[in-house]
Amino acid sequence: MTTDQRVARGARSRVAITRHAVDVASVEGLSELSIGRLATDLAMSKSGVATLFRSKEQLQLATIETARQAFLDAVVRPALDAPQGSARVRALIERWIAYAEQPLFPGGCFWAANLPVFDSRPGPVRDALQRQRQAWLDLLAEQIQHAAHAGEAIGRDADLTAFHLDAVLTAANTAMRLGEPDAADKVRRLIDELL
Amino acid sequence: MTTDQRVARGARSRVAITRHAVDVASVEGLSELSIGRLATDLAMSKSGVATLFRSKEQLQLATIETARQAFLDAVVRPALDAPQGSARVRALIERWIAYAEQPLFPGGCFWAANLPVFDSRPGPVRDALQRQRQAWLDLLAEQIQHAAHAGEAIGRDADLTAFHLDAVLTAANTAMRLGEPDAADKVRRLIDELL
DNA sequence: AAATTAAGCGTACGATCGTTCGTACGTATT
DNA sequence: AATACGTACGAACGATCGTACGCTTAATTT
Repeated sequence: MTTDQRVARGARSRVAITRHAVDVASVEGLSELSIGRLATDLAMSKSGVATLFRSKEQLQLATIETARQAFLDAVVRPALDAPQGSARVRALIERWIAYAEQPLFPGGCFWAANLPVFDSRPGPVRDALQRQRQAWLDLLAEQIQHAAHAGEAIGRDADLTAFHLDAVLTAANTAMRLGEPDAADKVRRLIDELL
Repeated sequence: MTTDQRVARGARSRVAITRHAVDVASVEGLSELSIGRLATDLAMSKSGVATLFRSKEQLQLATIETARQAFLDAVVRPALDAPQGSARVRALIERWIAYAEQPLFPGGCFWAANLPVFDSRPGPVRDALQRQRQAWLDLLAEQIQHAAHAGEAIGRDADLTAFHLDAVLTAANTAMRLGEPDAADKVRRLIDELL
């Protein structure tokens, strides 16, 4: 642990920048993020922002990491209070629906907004987004597996069920983005069927 | 119907441009489409391309229309050979999976790639993409309704089932894009469960 | 035959992009 | 006290963006 006040100040600036960058990227996308735009929004100099991240790609990766932490805080961590197995699966899903319904990010789900943009574009950004997706699917599958072990059968194949749940949640996010009023209804009914 | 050779030539050029634009947009997105890039790729002048579409937004809308036609030709029209009801639902889905598996567009599903980018961005482009999504969902729901009418029960609520199917298909497209080898397997197993 | 229309090109415009300099100022290290 | 390091800035770089204007060429209309 370093206590260097210079790097501490830099770290604070990086946090402020990526926090705002997450909001921008959830609406306009990671690839449309611009250093100049962030600098203007935060009343900083363009070169100041550029120096702190060395390159746009590093800024994108830092933004992804900030979004990941916010997602963990809002969706995953609270659900860890629920006991393993089907209860935790339900808690995770409820949290996820709330995360999309009262959007944590102004553009809705950060991953739903950005993964489709990069899924055909190899590189570190795509890799980071894919890792996050896989971690989420693994988390779901792990808890489904626990449920199966405890006799609370909610799906024969844990991976497949996780994929299934994620598909429905992601589609619900899109529907909400498009202003379909019954999107929350639909996802809840489908999830109830699935579990 | 006009037979003016000048406008016919323009129409041909527009077709050539939007055909390429669809490919580019399926990989890099509609918002990253650039007039200069298309002109270079097609050995035309930038101003020539610009003149034919008057504005970038018009180019985007024309690109969407071209993608829509290609989608109809590849997915919808062939499935109309199947009798109405569950058979046509299955045909539509099979065609859709093929459309994603041996991609009609190099970036995979055009809609899956572009809708998330515009779903938080009001405007004509978002509206056009949303219309296409709704038409696809309506098409599915209509056939599911027919199936229900004929006693081939595949879902109590046609709209909800259409939403459900589309969610799984879209997720499969993303998984394929990310190179997950068992994505086609997964979607087929899930669809079989659902129908 | 003259005027109009559309495609298409060349050029230029202002704006924004990511990146790279040199510099200034404060902190940490030696 | 001298040196090195990190933040932050202003300025400038070449590139690309969308758009607009003027022009030529060819087809159509009057």
